[in-house]
Amino acid sequence: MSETIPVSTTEDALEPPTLARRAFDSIKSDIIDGELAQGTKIVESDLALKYGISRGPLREAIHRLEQIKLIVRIPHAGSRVVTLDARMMQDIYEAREALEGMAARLAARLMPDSEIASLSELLDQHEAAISETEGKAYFQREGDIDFHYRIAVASQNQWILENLNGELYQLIRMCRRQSGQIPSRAQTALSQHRQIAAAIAQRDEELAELLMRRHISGAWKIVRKILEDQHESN
Amino acid sequence: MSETIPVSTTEDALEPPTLARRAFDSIKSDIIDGELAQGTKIVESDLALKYGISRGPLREAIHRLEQIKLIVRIPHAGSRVVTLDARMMQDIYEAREALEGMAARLAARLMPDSEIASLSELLDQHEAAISETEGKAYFQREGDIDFHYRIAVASQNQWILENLNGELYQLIRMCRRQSGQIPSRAQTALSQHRQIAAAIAQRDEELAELLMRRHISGAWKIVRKILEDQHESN
DNA sequence: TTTTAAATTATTGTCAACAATAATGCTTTC
DNA sequence: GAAAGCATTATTGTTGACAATAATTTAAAA
Repeated sequence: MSETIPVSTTEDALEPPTLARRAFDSIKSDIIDGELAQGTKIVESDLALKYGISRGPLREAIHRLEQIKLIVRIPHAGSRVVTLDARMMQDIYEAREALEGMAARLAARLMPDSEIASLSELLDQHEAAISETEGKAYFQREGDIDFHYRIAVASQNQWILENLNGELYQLIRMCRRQSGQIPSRAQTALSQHRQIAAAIAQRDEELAELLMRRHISGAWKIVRKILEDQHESN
Repeated sequence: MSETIPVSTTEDALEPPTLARRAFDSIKSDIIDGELAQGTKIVESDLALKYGISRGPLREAIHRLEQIKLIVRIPHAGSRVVTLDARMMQDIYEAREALEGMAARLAARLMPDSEIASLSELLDQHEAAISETEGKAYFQREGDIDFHYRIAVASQNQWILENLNGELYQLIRMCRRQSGQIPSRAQTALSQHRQIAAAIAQRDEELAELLMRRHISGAWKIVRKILEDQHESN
């Protein structure tokens, strides 16, 4: 069976649904899904019209998108949808390696036993999902983020959690979607996740951090290869 | 002599001096210096009046301050100047340890020889400044940030640089100013800086990261003690 | 032709008024 | 005297118009 896996992990859905907030969410999805293509010029009045609101709240939405780096403002040349190049993705994976490594260390120190058990169950679900052949690629990918999200929460470090969840994961999601990556690594990733969970269960901070960092730098090597291949074919 | 040390490191001063930008800078200083006390309620119309601008640009400034965590927005209760508690500072130092550790590693890999030489000169200046007795406490502290800033730049990682410089350092500055910390550690810090610079010069990534992490977690232990003592005396 | 300058247009920055909403204090009822 | 509901007030959210500025086009001169 496996029904549906408790996928994704949308952040603060509790905020009041102000116009600015809704515009922010909509535009964010549009960018991540590629409906607003990379490098597209952003014109406030056009977008305001498109979303049926005035420029005030739309402006606020744009500024927030700029903060999470989905939109880039070039001082005297207006703003554009971000263009994900290899350089930027490398920066992101390096930052992620540092922060998630630390998160894994803290999780090994602080995660309650009950949560560790629950984490293990999550991995069982992922295993079940993987054996149910392909087509589920999407869910497997989101499942991956679920795992990492739990570690970030367990770190009990608000700053790390917010930055991973609010910014880095978004950009990684966007990169995955738009480069149509096939999760051939699902099996490998799962077993690495298991190792990490085991290190946390043993309260081995050092090992948990080490394994997480390897896991992420390994992922970056794959992503880099895909990006390079794409670039050559142009 | 030592004249004045090339202190601080203000970021993107190149942005056009729009009203929102100026308000952002002013309020930021006011918060960091404590002129706007921690926990102060922020009322848009009041502040707009105070700075002689309308609510539009002021709103933008507030949102940006919220992003760098100098202002906290409690959904249905208005926004307030952040209150630095031990929990938050711990989060910041943990994140900083992870990111600056990574930055030191990357710097050891990527920093040009000429920059390494220049870094060494900077430390000479700091040494000279330290021997010129007290009163210079302020400059010594800012000098500390200069060193860390250079490492962040040398990492060639934009994300890490922006987050350290734009957010984490600001909060640390604020914490220092307002808790009136005495830089008794100047000598210790300097020699740790020297060790780190040496590791970078030898291109020893592993050691550079390790030393940087120790340096920062050591700093946190001191700061934590100060914060705890202050809390007890209330 | 190429370059420069002027004028036009497109776009962002700013404002003041209005609307909606949440917090506060008051009255009324039990 | 306490609690609940209502009205008032304070504050934020939203809007459309206006101002300032940067990009673009057009025309003139070399």
